[in-house]
Amino acid sequence: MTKKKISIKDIAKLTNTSITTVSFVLNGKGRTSKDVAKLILDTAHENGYEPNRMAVGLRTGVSKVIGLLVENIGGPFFGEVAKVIEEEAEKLGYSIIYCSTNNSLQKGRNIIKMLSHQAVDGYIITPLKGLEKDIQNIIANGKPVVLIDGYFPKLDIPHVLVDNATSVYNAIDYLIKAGYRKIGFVTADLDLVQLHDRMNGYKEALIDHGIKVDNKLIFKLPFDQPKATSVMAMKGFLKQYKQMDAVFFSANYLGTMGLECIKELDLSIPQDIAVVSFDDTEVFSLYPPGITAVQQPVHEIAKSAIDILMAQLSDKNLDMSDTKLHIPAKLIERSSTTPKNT
Amino acid sequence: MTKKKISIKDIAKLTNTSITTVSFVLNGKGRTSKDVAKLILDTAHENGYEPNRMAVGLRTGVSKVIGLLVENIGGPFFGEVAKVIEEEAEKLGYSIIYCSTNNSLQKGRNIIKMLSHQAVDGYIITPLKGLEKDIQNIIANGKPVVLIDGYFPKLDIPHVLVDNATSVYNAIDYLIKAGYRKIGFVTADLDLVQLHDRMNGYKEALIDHGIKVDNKLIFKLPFDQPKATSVMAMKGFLKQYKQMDAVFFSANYLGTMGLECIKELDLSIPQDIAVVSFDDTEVFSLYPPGITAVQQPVHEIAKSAIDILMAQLSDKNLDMSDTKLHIPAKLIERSSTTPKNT
DNA sequence: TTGAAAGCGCTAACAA
DNA sequence: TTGTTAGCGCTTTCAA
Repeated sequence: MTKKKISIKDIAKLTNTSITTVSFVLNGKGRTSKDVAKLILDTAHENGYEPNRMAVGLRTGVSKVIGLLVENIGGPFFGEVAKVIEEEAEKLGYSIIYCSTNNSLQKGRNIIKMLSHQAVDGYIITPLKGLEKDIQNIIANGKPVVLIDGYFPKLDIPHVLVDNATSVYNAIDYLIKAGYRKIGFVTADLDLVQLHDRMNGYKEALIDHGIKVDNKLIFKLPFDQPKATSVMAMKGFLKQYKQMDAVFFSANYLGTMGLECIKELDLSIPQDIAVVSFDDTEVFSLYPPGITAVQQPVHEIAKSAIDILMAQLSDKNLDMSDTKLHIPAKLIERSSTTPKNT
Repeated sequence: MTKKKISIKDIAKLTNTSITTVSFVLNGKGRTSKDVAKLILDTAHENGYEPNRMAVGLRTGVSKVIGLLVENIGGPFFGEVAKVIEEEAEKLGYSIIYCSTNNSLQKGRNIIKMLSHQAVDGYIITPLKGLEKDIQNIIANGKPVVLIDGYFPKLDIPHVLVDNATSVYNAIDYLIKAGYRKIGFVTADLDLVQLHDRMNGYKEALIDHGIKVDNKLIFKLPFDQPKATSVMAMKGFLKQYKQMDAVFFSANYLGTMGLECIKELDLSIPQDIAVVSFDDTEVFSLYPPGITAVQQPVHEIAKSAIDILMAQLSDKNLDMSDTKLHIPAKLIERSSTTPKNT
C-alpha cells in the first residue's frame, strides 16, 4: 500500500522504452507504433501512474487550478456559486482554490498576491472598489479573470452578474402596482456597484411612477458592526417612519435581519408593512406569510463565469464581446406583497 | 506592468551572488554575511520576488495546499466550516482546494484520486461509508488526514465532530422533561455513523425515561429524490401519526422541510406538535414561534480540524491521542418546545 | 518510429 | 562565507 508514486521514468524502464516515448504516448501525441503505445498505456494503468502536477506545472506553466475569490464562501449565494463552479471545473480537470474577502480590500489584495504565487491559471473574483489595479495586473500578466457579482463600469473586464438595476426596478414597479407608495429602501453602507445599481433601480422605478424619492426612506446600514447594533439601528429606521407602507431590502442578510426587526416591532406583514428582499433564500420562502424576493439566477451566473473563463483559457485572443453578462432575475411573488386594498 | 516573474537566478545576477546564496538568504538559513543578506533581501523585495510554488513543490514535495472534501460546500454547515478552515489555513500560508461529494461514494473516490495528483499536503474529509480504503491509502502514503462531521468507528484516524449521540440524547431528554412523550424521529436514509449516533441518542433517552421505542415513530427519508417527493413523503409521515406530540429532525435540511410540511398540514407549533431540529440555522431562529435546535460548535470543529492537521504536518510522529474529538453541542431552546401543560 | 538531452525554478549536498 | 552542481518529473527540440 505504501507504494511510492511511479514516474514516467519508471514506466520507461518497465517497458524498455525512453521517457520521451512514454511522455508522447501518455499525452496522446501519436508518433509511436501501436504496439509500443499499448504496452506503455497498459503498464501505466496497471501501476496507477499519474503525472506529477508540480512537474508538469513547472515545465508548462499550467497548474490546472483556478482561484475563486468571493465575499464570503459561507454565505448562501456564494456557497451555491462555489458549488456550481467546482462541479463544472472538475469536469474539465480543474481544481478550485477559494478565499473569502469579507469585503476587505486589504484581504483581497493579499489573497490575489497569494494566489498569483500559487500560479493559478485563472481567476473568478468578486470585485471590490480599490481592487482595480490588482486585477488589471493579473490580466497584464496574461492570466484571465472573470468578475462575478460585480464589475468595474469603466474597465473592459469580463463579468457576469444579475441585472441589478432592472431586477430591482421590476420589484419596485410591482410594489407600486400593488398599491404601495411609501416604499423604503434598506441597503448596506458599502461602496459597491451592485448596491448602487440596485438603488438606482429603486429610484428610477419611483420616478417613472411619478413618486418623489424621499431620502428619509433610504437607510444605509453600516457594515461590519456587531449584529445587535445593526438590529437596533434597523429597528430605529423601521420604527421612525411609520408612514412607510413597504420596504425593500437590498441584500439577503438585510432582509433576514429586517424580518427579525419587524417581528420584534410587532408589525404584521403585509398589513403594516409589505416586504421584498433581494436574493431569495429558504428563509423567505418559509417565513410567514412568505416573503417576496428577487431570485438571482445563481446557477446561470456561476456556469457562465466558469464558461467564460474556460473560453479565455483555451483561446487567448478570444472575442471579448459576450463576456459581459447582466442576467435577468426573477421576482418570486409571495404574500408579503399582497395588493393593497386602498 | 507586464513584467515577467523574477526568479532566484535574476536576483543572483542583480546582486552579483550565486543562486545558492540567494536561496539560503531567502529561506532564512543564516550562513551569509549581514551585508550580502541585506542586499539580497532588499533586491528581492524591490523586484517583488516571490518563489515559484511549483518549483519549490517539485523540489521539496510540499505544495502548501490542503484538500477539503465535504458533503456540500454550499450548505450552511459546511459553508461555515469551509470559511473558518480557509481563514486559519491562510494564516499559516496554506491554501485550500475544495470539493463536494454530495454523499456519493463514487464522487468521493474520484476526488480523492484527483487531489492526490494535485499533491496536496493533507486532507480534511467528511467520511462516507466505503471510503475507508481510499483514506487509509492516503495515510499509508504519508499524507495526514482529519475526518470531519463523521468518523470510522473501527479505524484509528483523527476526527472531529459534534458529540451526536449525547447532544440528541439531551434534546430528547429536554423534550420529555417538558412533558412530551410520543416523540417522532425523522432522519435521512443514509448509512452514516453520525446519523446512527443521533438515532441512538434518541432511543437511549426514551429508554432511560421508560418510554418504549416505537418504530412507527421513526421515519427515514430517502436521499436524493426530488424535493416534491420528499415533502409528500414527510407530510405522509407527519399526518399518519396524529398521536405524535413532538418530532425531532436529525439534520437541518430535514428540519426546514419539516417546517414546510407542518405549515402545509396546518398544524401549530408547539400546540399540535413540538419541534426540535439538529443543526441550528437562521431559519430556526426566525421561524415563528422559534424552533428549538441543537447548535453545532461549527467554529470549534473547523478550528480543531485544521489544528490537528497542522500538528500532523509539522510533526509526523505525533501523539495521536487528543485527535479524536467529540465536541458537545448546545441546545438552543426556543418556543417550539414550550413545556406541555398536561 | 524512437531517444538523448536541455531546462522549467528551486533546494541542498558538497566543495572551496 | 560563498559557489558549483545534481536533480525533483516533466515536455519538447533536435538528431538519429
